Amino acid sequence: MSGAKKTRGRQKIEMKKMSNESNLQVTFSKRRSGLFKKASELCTLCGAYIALIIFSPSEKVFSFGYPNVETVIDRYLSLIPPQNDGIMEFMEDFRRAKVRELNGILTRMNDAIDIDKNRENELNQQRKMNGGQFWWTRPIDEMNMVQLDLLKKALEDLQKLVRQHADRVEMQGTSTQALPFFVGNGSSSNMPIEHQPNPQQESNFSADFFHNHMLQPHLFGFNIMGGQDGHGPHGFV
Amino acid sequence: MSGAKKTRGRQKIEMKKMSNESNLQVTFSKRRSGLFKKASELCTLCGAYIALIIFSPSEKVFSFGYPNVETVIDRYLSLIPPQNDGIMEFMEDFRRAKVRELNGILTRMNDAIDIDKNRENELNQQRKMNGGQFWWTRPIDEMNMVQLDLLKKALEDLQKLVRQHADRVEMQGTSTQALPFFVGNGSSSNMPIEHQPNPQQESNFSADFFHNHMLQPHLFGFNIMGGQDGHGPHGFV
DNA sequence: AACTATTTATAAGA
DNA sequence: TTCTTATAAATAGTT
Repeated sequence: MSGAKKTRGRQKIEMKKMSNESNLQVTFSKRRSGLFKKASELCTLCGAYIALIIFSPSEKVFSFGYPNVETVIDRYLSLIPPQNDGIMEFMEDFRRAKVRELNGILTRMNDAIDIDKNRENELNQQRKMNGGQFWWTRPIDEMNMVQLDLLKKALEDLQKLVRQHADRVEMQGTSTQALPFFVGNGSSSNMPIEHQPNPQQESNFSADFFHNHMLQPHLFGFNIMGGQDGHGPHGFV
Repeated sequence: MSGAKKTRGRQKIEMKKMSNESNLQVTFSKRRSGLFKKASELCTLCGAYIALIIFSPSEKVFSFGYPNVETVIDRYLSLIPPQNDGIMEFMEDFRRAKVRELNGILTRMNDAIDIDKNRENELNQQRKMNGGQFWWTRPIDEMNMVQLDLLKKALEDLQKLVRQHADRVEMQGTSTQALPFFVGNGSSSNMPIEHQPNPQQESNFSADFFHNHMLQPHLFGFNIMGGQDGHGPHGFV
């Protein structure tokens, strides 16, 4: 046997941004896979909830989530106090200022509708002005019940909306970008893919890409989510 | 030298949820650290943008982000089409159904207010019913101008709100939970911590917990974020 | 939290 | 990309 080694094997590398672009690309791929696998294993082994999102330097997004990315993100965002970006600020101001006001309006509207429905046209006198336009400016008891319920429903929905915002709201700008997928070599998988929003996807990434133990049915149902605590951020600036 | 080995060394473990609770706890800690380190290295080596959020089975949150968790999350959320979870469904339905309706209502309301303001009480006849309650059910031209502007303003705000939702909205449930931090052994670091929202934090997690190469200033400024593409989701059932 | 003996991940090379 | 190989790293079981 020759003592000449075929390769030098794995070499230690300096922990700084790789200069060689093609090396960087393959390292990214390998390490990304490794990271997803590790994340996946942590979920399986410990039942941890994880969201992992990676943007490659070359315009691609990869994500992993258990039970799914959005759930974990939502939970995470619910823990951190609202960041006062412009939108949140608007939402908060709006909520604080309007919830009570809207409650009052809706209450009065409901009362009026009830009264109106009971008394029918008891108060229906000479109010036929406006010739049909601006119908909603006429007294409630003169309004078409359909219109009335429409308006009522609209305000109820709005109120519900606003009340829900009392909990927490996040808004982001529009995006027209596509959302392709991670290319896994995972083959047969009967488990649902987290999301496949649009056709531009390159391919799906099935869970057993990592280890088919994930197929264990009891493991991946939804449980109550974990809790609060430690948190390791890195500005890196 | 005795041939008796001190330990059996690392043993292969079955990839399923660990039954032994204390083993699980230490495995979680070790693997969590490893995962953060790997994530961190991927950022450093490849300039990838990453968000990693982990909820331990024991009520703790740990996160890692480069440039920071929120930025990556925002970018991720901006890519994915609205998921029809209950809330998004409601928001979408609401938006689709109500935007036009509200536009109509507000338009008519504005018209009515203008008419009302111009003609004063020209149409003000025997409409003094309702004795002050349900004021808003009376015709616009009879409404108190203050009330009128209030109602108008409310609807305008609501309309604005709804229109903004046309872009994108995320809502989460309330949470009163604290947000402690990951305990890193990172010592000296001049880099900003991602966020330290509240005082309940246990300790900070500095980036050089992993490798101090991260301190390289040129590496961790903000750049334009990567792009769109591949995406590896895992429903895991 | 430390310590090995192993298993795993991966840098290079093909 | 994907495969191979030699080596670096991570970590399960123990102390």
